[in-house]
Amino acid sequence: MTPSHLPNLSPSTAPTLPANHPLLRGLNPEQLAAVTLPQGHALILAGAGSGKTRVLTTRIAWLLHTGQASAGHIMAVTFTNKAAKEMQARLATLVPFQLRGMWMGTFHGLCNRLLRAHHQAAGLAATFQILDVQDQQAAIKRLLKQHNMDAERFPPKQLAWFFASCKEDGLRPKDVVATNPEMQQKVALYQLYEDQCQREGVVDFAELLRDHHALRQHYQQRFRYLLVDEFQDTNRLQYQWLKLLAGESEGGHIIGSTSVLAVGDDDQSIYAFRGARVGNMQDFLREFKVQHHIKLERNYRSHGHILDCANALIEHNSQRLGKNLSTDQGAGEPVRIQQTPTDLDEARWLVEEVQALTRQDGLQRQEIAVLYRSNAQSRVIESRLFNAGIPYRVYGGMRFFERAEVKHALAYLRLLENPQDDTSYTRVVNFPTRGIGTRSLESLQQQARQAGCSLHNAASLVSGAAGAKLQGFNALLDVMREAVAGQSLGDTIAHVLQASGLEAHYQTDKEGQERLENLQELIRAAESFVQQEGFGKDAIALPLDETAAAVTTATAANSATPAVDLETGETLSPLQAFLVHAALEAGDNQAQAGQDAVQLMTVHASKGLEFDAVFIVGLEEGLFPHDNALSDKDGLEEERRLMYVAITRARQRLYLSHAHSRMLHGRTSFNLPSRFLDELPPHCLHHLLGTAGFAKLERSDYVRGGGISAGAQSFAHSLLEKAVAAPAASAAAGSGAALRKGQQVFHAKFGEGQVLAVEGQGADARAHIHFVRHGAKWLALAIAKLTVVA
DNA sequence: GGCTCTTTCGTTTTT
DNA sequence: CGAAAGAGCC
Repeated sequence: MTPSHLPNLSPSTAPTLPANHPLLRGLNPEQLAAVTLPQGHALILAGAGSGKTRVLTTRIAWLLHTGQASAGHIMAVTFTNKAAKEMQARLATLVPFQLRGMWMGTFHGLCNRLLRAHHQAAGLAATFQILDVQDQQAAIKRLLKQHNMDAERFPPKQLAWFFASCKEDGLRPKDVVATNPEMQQKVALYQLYEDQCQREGVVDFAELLRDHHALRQHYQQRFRYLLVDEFQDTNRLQYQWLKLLAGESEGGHIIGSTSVLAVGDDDQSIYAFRGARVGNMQDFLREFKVQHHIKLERNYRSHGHILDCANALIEHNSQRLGKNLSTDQGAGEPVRIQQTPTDLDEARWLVEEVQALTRQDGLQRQEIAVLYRSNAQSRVIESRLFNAGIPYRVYGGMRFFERAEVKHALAYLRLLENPQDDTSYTRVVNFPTRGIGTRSLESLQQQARQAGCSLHNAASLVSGAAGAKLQGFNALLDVMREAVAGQSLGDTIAHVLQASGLEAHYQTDKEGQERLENLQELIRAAESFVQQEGFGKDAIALPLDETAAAVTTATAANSATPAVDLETGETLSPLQAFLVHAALEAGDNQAQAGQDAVQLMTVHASKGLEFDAVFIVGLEEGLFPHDNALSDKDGLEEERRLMYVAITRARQRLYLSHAHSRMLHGRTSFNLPSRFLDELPPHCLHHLLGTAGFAKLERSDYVRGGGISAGAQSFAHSLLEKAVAAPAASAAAGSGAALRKGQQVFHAKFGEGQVLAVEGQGADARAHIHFVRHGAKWLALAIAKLTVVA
């Protein structure tokens, strides 16, 4: 059982630490069990806020502390660079040893490392570059054009998806069985695409993960402990990749000596739409004959009412491994529910509540999050926040390395490394413009296709003025390459920006200022990348273990090039390494935005984060759950998990809101409150406005499946109008009792405000009103002249 | 080659 | 409604 090459560990040495060892202190029994698991495969079902990252990092530290493993035996896989960095940072606080031999990173990052080291075995160019989604799309478009295929009939997006799913199933073009003519054409395109990638020395994301036979033999025994975070988000290919690393599969079972620790939460699986397969968890249990199955259900994040809501909601899902979160923090405040006539009112209310939270409850703005189902919802909220002068930060959108100007710069850099990269070539051959128009490019592509070579090499085949210009561009690249030889990466980029004309182009561009700043930021990013990676000074080659050393000898035989140092990618130049970095790490979408800002993001983007106060807005049928998910049960259950994720982001306060009408796709739509609201336990909830502030639409007012009928629409309109008018009328009659909490009022001196509370009767009646400009004030209703606005 | 008008489309997204 | 991409015009 004990593998022979386990270092210096006799079976009699029980791998333990005293229970009061600092490393283990403060762990609850389940966490402790997970951290100190013996060898063998394990599944940790880790609920939201249950200390998952702590368990993972402590587990690694424990393995090292007890001498069961050295850093080189451990691989830890995450989904995002952010998660990998966080784990690395936390581990560094737990372990005094050098961790350089440990493999910790994203699936793609680790695959990249493997493929760099064994590019020959994998049949890849030595300095292959990675295509991002944009590049891939562009490459496919180019391919279609080159072969006179109709882009209408074969949408590049769909083709990309087709190629990826083939790769996911381990199918090369020759393996795909085409039963109809259309399929035959798609397969032919798949082959052409592969040829094109091969010729250009590029690799797409799916290719990065492909089952490369060469790796199978060499790597399955190197890693003795394999830890996987967010296991519920793995797709088929990633799961296969894990199986490959874990060891031989015999009779459907994994028999290697590697121990796989998978940590995940099926209730937080929200990425089915991009290929994630929760079923991998069940498959893992079966195929790996998992002996250890631990649930972490103690939640250290949220107050009781919030957790009760989360638990009750997710109970409505049928396909679950089963889990119930609990806390000893007490029930806390009720979950507040707000309904408003329109999306605009929702935003207005939200802004006032945010102001109250920061001014009265002393919450920090960055501890307040606004979560929505779709990005389009942020617009209204942003504009209200902006008008109120509240700083906010929107997550999502364009990322740094995706920006056009940055991609242009990178394209030049890639061409310095590899002129055969047609994607990059096409991107910048005429940017900034050099008089190389569509016609010139078409004839270049024609020549390249006939000669079966790259665009770069076909330039000399094009005749006339066009050919001269193309060769001029090639010469420009050559001159740049020569000029930057021996220069630092930062200087290289600076030179390229200047020599390519990019800098001059953006200097004259009217909106070029921001772009110029991004290009400067690119230089800075490159410089700090070089420093962090420690090229030159810190790149000590690591002793590879026997297995890896064997691989090295095998693949690098008869080659003058030394093996790639797996830890630093040593044979890559700083520029090459930076280009890989740019491809694998999209970068933050917003450079250091103000810290003191309300956080706006989609529910998806909020996964893994937590906040003191959370607003989940737009809880309406058709929006959340989204229309497109309503048709099938799986879709609806994923929406529910999404809601579950959203709820469990909140520590102390949770607000749920829905609007009766909302501007969507340029027209007003009327929506029922989300069914998810009905699935929450009433005793945890507090309805802020009740039904008094405005009319409530009944479910019967709506037509199922098709939104709202015309008749019901006008009915809804009249209800809403009445609702807005009614309270104002009663207030005008001078009755203070008509004031209700949550109402919008207007005061001649203080302006707009919202009623926070009403106290007393008759002449003694007072109201606590929060004014937008003057803050909260107590006013005697007999004296103050207030008008109810809504 | 670049600008403007028109059309189309509209969940969620990391690498 | 508003962004983005494509078509068409100068």
